[in-house]
Amino acid sequence: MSNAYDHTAIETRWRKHWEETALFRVANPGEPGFDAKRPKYYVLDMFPYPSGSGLHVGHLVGYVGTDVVARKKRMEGCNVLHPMGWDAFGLPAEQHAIATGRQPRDANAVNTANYRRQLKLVGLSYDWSREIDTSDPRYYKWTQWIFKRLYERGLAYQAEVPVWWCEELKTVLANEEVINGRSERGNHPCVRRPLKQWMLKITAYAERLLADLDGIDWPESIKTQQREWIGKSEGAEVEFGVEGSADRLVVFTTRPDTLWGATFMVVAPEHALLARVPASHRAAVDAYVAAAAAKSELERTDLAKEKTGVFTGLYAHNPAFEPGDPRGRVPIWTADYVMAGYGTGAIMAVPGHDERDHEFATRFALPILEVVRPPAGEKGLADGVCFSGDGVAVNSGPIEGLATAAAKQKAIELLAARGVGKARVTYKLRDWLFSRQRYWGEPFPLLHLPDGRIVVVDDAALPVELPAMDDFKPAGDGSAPLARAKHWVEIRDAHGALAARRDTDTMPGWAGSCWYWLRFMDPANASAPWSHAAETYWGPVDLYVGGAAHAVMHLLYARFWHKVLFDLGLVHTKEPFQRLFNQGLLTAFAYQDATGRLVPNADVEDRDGKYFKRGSGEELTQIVTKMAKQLGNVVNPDDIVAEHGADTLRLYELFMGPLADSKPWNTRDISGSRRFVERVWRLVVDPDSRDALRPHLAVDQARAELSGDALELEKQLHRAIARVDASFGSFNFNTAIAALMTFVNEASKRPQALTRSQAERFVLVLSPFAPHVAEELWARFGHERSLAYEPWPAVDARFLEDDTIEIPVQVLGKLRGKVVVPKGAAEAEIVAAARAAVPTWLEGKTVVKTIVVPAKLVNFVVR
RNA sequence: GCGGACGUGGCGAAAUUGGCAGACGCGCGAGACUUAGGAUCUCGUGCCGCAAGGCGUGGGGGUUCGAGUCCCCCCGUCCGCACCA
Repeated sequence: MSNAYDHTAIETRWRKHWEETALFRVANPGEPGFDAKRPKYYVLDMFPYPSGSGLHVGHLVGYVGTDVVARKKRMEGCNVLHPMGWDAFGLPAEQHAIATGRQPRDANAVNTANYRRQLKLVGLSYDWSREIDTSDPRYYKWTQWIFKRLYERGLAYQAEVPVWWCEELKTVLANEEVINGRSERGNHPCVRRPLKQWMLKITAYAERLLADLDGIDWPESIKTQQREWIGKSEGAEVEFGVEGSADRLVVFTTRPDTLWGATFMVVAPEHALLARVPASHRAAVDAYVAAAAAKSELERTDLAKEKTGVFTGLYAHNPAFEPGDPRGRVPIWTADYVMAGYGTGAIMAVPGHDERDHEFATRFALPILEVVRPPAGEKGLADGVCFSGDGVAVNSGPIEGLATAAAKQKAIELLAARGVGKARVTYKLRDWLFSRQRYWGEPFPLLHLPDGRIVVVDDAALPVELPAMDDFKPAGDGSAPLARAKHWVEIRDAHGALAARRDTDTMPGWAGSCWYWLRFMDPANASAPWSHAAETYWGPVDLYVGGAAHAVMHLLYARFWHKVLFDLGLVHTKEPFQRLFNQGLLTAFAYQDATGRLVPNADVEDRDGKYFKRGSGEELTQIVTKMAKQLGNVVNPDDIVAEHGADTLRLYELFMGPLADSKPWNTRDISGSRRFVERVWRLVVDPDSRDALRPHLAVDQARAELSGDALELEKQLHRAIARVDASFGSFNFNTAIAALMTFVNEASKRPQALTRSQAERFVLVLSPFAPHVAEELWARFGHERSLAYEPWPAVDARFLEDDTIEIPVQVLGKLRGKVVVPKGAAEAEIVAAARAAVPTWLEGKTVVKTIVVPAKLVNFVVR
C-alpha cells in the first residue's frame, strides 16, 4: 500500500463512513440518543432551488462556512441541527423544465439528486435524514395548512388590484419581482394590469416587522434595506373640500405644518375623483390618463424626464382657511408623479418646500409661497431655491413662528379639533401579491361554491395535491394552467352535480421558504407541521447564512409568517433567525475586448500575463465579474474535487478571504491549499514507508515537562488554536487557515520535536476545515471513533506568552531599531536598552519626551 | 439623486483599544536534490537607491509623540432603493 497522499481514496472512504454510520444525524428531544444536557445550536443555510446546471464553486462559499461552524460546535459539545433541503417550487424551476421539455417533477428529481451528490462530495456534514423538498406533498400539505391559518385570521384576501403582469412569463409578479419594469427572472418587460388576485396582509405586521429588527443580530445593511422597504413615515391625513360637491379629497402629508403653503392639489391618474371632472376638461384629462396608463413603469418613474400633468377643472378648499377665503381655493391637477398606491393617491402640493412640487409649479407657472423660513445660513426661497428642511413657520396664521416639529404638532391639533384631519402613519410596504397563474406551485386549499362563496378545504383533506398535467405551460390568455385540469377542478357531489370548483392559482415560489426552518426541526411529523417539543428546543435559528440578495423578499416574508405563527402560539420566538450573516459573492475573471464586449473564457489565450482573443489575436482586458454560464467562467466543484480533492477545495474557498467579502476565484491559487494539505500529511505520515505514522508519533511520549523545540511547538500550537478560535467571531476563516499553515511551517522545521499529543490536537483543529484528511490521520493515530465529536482542544494562556519580548524602538515616530527585553522588565530598564539600540539617532539631539507603551514600543521625541 | 459597503505589493489578502504596514498564500527570482519535474526543500521578493537612506495603505488637508485605523473635503468601485408626498 502506498503511503502517498491520495485524496480520492481518502475522501471516498470517509464520505462513505459518514453516510453509513449516519454520523451527523442529530436526535430530537424524546428520541433515543438525545442528550438534554448539551446546549443546542441551529445553523442553517438558505436552501437552494435545484437548477439544472448544478452547483458552482460560488454556491459553496456559504455552505462550507456553515459546515465549519457546525463541525466546531459539535466538538464543543452542542447538539447541532444542520439540515439541507430543496426550494423546489417556483418560476425558475418551471421555466427550466419547459426549456428542457420535461415535467418539473422529473427535472426536480434529477436536479436534487445532482445537488445532493455535489454537497456530499464536498463533505458537508448535514443531517440528511432531515432533507425536505418544498414540492413534496408531505411538505406542502403543511404550507397549505399554514395558509389556511392565515386565511382564517383574515390575513389572506382576494382583491382586484393593479398588478404586474409579465406577458413573456404569462403570470403576475410581486412588486419585489419586478425591477425597473422588467421581471427579476429573465428580464422580461412587465406591465401594470388590474386583476383579481390573492393577497396576504403583510401590512398588518408592518410595525412589528420594523420594530423587531432592533432585537436581532443582523447586518446593519440588511436591516436598513428592510426598514426602507417598510418605509414608515409619520404625518397627517388632511381633508380638503371639493368645490361644488360633497366629495372630500383626502391627502397624506408628512408636513402638515406647510398646509398654509399649499397652492394646488395633485391626484394620481388612477384617482377616483377624476370621475367628477367637468365636461370642459374631460377630454384633456381622459387623454392624459390614457397616456399615463400606456406608459411603462420605467417611463413613469424616470426621474430625468420633465413632469407632466393637466388641470382637472376642479378646485379644492384648503381647510386652513375660512370658506370663501380666496387663499383657500386651490386648483386640482392630475399628474403621474403622484403614485396611486401610496398614501391616498393624492397630495397637497407645497411648491415652496417640496422639490417635486416646486418643479411642477415652475413648469406650469403655479404660485409658490414661502411658509417655512430656513435656519440662518441656509438657502431658501429668497435665494430662488426650494427649501425642504426644518425651519420656522411663516405666513402660517395660527402656527406662525413655531419651529417645524412644534408646527407639525400644532397643525395636527388644529385639524383634528375641526374634524378635518388627524395624525397618520403610512408605510411604503404593500400587501403581498400571493397568487400566480402558473403550474409549479402549491395549490390553494380553497373551494369556490356555486353561490360564489369561498370555503377552505378541511385539514383532513390536505394536501390538495397538484394534479399531473401533460401540458402545464401557461395559457396565452393568462388563465391558470390548473383551470384546464377539469377533473381536478370540478368537485361533484354524490349525484354528479357540480358542488364546488377548486381555486386554480398557485402560490408563489416564496411560499415554501416561509417556514422551512421549522420543518427541519421535525421533518417527518405526519400529524403536525412540527411538534411543540421540537420547536421549543431547536428554535430560533442561531445562525442563518445566505446571500444578501434575499435582503428584502425572502427574509421579510419569512419574518411575517413567523410572526403570524407566533400569534397562533405555534412558535415561541418573535423572530425566526437570531443571527444573519451574508456571505460574499464569488467572482471570476472574464475578458473584454476594446469595445467592452465580453469574450467567453474558452476563446482567450494567456501569453505571459497578457490576454488575447484566439483567432483574431486581439488583445483583451482581464476584468472580474460574476460567474456566468455565457462567459464560460463558471467553475464546477466536481472538477476541482476530482483534481485537487474536497479538502483542498474547502480550504481554498475559505482561505481566499473573509466569508463576508466578495472575492475572485483564481484556479491558479488553489495549489497553495493543496500543498498545505500535503505538508500536513507528510508531517504525520512518511510517504516512503509503509507505517501508518511517522515512528516518533506512533507511541505516546512520557508526560514529561516540555522543553526546547517541543515547548516551542506547544506555544505555536496554542497560538494557532487561539487564532482559529478568534476567526469564528466574524467568519474570517482565512486567518484561521493562515494560523494552521504557520504551525505546519514551524513543525516542519523541527519534525522530530513534534509530539503525538500536539499532532493529534492539530488534527482536531484542522478537522472542521479539512475533515476528510483529518479523519484519516485521526484513524492512523489508532482512534476507532470519528473525531467529529471529540472535544475541541483548549487554549492554555500560559503558552501564549514568551519570556522575552521584542520591542520596536522609534525616534520621532519612525522605526529605528528593536530591543529584546525580559517579560515584565521595568520601564527604566526598557528605556535604557532602547537608547542603546538607536545611538546614532540620538547623537547630538535632546530627548524631550519618551513614550513607553508597556510591552509594545518605545518612542523618543528628540529636538 | 438617496442609502449602504468598500479602496493596502504583480495577485488573493493580514494588521485587539491609534503603536514594528504587508502575516499566510499565489506568482516571480536564485539555489539544492534530480535522467526529468506542473514534485519536494532552502533563501529572497512593497517601491526608489550601489549604499546610507528616502518614499509608501485611492487623492488632499487635519488631530497626535505616533494614523491603514480618528476627523474634514475630494475621486473611484460595488450593492440596494429610486418622484413614497
